[in-house]
Amino acid sequence: MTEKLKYYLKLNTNLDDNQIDKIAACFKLKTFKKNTILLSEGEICKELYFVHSGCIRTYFITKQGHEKTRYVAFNGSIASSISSFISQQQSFEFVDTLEYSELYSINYRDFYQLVSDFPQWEKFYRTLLEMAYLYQNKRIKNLVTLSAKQRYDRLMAENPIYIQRLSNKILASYLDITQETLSRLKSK
Amino acid sequence: MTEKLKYYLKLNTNLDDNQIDKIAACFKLKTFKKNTILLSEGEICKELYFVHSGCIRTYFITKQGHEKTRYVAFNGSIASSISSFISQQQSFEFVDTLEYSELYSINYRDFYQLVSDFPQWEKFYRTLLEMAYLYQNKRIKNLVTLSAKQRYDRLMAENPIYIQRLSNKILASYLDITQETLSRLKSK
DNA sequence: TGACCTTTTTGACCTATATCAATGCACAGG
DNA sequence: CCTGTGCATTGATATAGGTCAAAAAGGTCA
Repeated sequence: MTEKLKYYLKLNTNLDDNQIDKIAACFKLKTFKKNTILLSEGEICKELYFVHSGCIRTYFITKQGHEKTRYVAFNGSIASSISSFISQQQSFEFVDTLEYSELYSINYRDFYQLVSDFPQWEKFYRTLLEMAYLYQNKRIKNLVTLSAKQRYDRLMAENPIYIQRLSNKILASYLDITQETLSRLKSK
Repeated sequence: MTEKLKYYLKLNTNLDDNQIDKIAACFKLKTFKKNTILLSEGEICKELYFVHSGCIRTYFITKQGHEKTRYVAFNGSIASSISSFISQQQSFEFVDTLEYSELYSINYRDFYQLVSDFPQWEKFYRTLLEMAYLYQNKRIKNLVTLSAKQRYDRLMAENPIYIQRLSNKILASYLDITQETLSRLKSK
């Protein structure tokens, strides 16, 4: 049941099989229909998800009611409202599924228990944070230094999976432009 | 010479005096004039700075030559191009001093040596990453969900030190607007 | 006390992108 | 096999914020 998770951990950590078994035992496989909200703004994030299949995203909603996608996690990635998970404060973002998804979830208590019990898991978590930092750092740079067209072109070059797999509506909200603008950009 | 640093570490970690001495010994005090570039785009970031006095910022430069400030660190904070420091790849941002500054610097090798030698230091680093993640997460949210005026008002409410201590030019580039727009916003 | 340099403000005008509205399309559920 | 509901496209128009230029206001240092 947790084969894929174990395989992923084997690739990304120096944990031995015995440790991996103990860690994998903390995860539960859960499946969700497309467009299921996993966490709403204002809730406290209690679970982290490892995406086995499908995909989930984190997004904001503006005062005007517009969705702004911050991140989309495809299979092999970990996601959730990490900010809320870390701080155990009210989340300022939403999390939902964009497709039918199979997710391995781990709760807050178990996760941090693993962090203190397994130095290699702490290392894994640290590396996760480092990668997440880099990701957001680049995202800020792209938002403030590039035009709409440049952001689209760059995504096309660096992460075409976003363009292949997401609807225009979600893609536009990820690029911080409207659907209409995206549609016009594409036809150029 | 490293008194302030030791005091800061005492407050923010569970390290004992002996460990703090060893750690503080890895830092060197350096002073810089106002507007000194500490790191340019394309260079690899070899040092992390703990700000004793003054302030330093990290910023991007667009194709059109405009500066876009990502972060400003005042005293008690740690800063640099963390992305480049972590990855040891070319930096995509600049780092400079905005005032005459006294900085404690630590190099890459020593920093990660401390991470492996002192579990409490690794914990400190992890917490630093967690806080940095939260910071950037909020920054993305503000950029994509708020108008120029709303970003200004929120900064005024949450972090007035930015408005008190930075020039309009820097402040505008931090808010991702022009100096002229900022000037007009202020008079409303 | 100037002379100089940088920052801030103000005004006129411009542009990238948003908004609003209409149409065609597509596929999910009864 | 309809039929509704959401998604994509296209056109007309609006607007937040940018650009360019010049004047006003501070600092700084000989």
